[in-house]
Amino acid sequence: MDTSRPTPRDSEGKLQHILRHSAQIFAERGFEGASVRDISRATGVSLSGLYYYFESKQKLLYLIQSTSFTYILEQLQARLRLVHEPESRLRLLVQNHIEYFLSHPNEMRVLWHEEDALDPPYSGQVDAIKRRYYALARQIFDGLAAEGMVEGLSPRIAVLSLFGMMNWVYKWHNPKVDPNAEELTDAIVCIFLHGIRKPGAEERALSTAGSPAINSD
Amino acid sequence: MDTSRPTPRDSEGKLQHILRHSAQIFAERGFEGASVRDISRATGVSLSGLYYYFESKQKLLYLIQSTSFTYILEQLQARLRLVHEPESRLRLLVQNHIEYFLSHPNEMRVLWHEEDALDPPYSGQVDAIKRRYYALARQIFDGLAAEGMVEGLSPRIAVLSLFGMMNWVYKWHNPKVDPNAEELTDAIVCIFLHGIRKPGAEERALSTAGSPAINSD
DNA sequence: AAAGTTGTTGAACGAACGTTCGAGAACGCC
DNA sequence: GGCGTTCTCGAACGTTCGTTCAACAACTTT
Repeated sequence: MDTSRPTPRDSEGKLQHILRHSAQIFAERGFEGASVRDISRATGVSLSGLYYYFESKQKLLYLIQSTSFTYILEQLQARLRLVHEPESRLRLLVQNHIEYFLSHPNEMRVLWHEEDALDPPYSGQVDAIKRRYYALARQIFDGLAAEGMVEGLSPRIAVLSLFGMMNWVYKWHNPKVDPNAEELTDAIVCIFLHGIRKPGAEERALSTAGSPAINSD
Repeated sequence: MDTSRPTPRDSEGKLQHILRHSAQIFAERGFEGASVRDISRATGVSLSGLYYYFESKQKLLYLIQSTSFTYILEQLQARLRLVHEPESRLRLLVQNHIEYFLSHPNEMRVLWHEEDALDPPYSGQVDAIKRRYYALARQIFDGLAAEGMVEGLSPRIAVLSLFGMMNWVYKWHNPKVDPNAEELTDAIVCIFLHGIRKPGAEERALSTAGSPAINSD
């Protein structure tokens, strides 16, 4: 991880360098509050030199959001291919989300805090990824709900509340005092799973799961 | 000289008018993205005329955040004086929060989305209210946890997850399709209460070990 | 009617904004 | 060495920003 100096004649690497530092600036001052001159200062690239790598400030924000979100979604899809048990799939969703959150706090903050800062046509592209991600989460939830759920609880509200717990993390998480990704994942999964389950459905879900592996003390 | 002077024309009412419309503009375009000229247009007050009511754009944001937050906190404290049962107190916290959320969506969005946009000394003043509010929520939670709670769940994480569910609402709530305050309160309280409570004796069903990729055979 | 206070305004200030452009440096290839 | 391509930059463009200020209208008090 060479955050200090990009190797010369490495345009792609320098773009990543710019994207990383831009994410930090946007995370600190907000998209509108940060100027391209701030980014020039943070990256060491001259003001006009930056425009060789992105054609506008909007495009720069789009590049950060798009690459981050695409990575999260594709990584989750890859991991889900190996797991079919509903409860484990939900845990994977939360784990994948939180892990990226804690390893890329700047990008994650830009992704969720500046989600209205993009104008068309960029906004539509990011919204499309967002919808695919939400649909996947909803699908995971439906698989879980089939095992028995608290009655009268809207699936939409439940899933959005889960996103609320996960995405709010960027507002308060302090790596010096707060738990790591695994513990945080455990806590959120714990609250959500017990929260949505029909009381008494817990043991039934375990006994019908076929494999009592996770029940062994 | 204080009481002898009669009430001025309607300066106070006009300030409220400005605060309301400013909150809408800030909610739509963000604090940095909105200009004082936008607010002039929205309120019908001339650009320079606005500065009779607030001495800077920062102060304007402070007035919006401070009055909103103070109202929420004081209203909650008043309501809590009548209720002592832990579960009802938690419900009151959520209900009070969500009710203000849905009746003042613009102010609530400015309150949570622009919480880092204030510079000292204003930021410190709002942070102080925020800490009092969080401490009150924590106190309510502790009263609840005394009745039995899932083991190994950090109170801090639990309370912040509750705030996550509540505060994320401004990102997705659409009054045309989404439930009203009461239903929304029910859903969040339901998830959170079941989520943190010690269910029966089988709370260890949720494995605290990682690597969920291998337990689905 | 004069004086004082309260509210409102258009015009302008310097600073900062996103973006552009032409010149030129650094390189791979002949 | 020449030559096109890739990359970099200082200087400047026009626009918008937050804020100020002197002047003035509206209303209250003397």
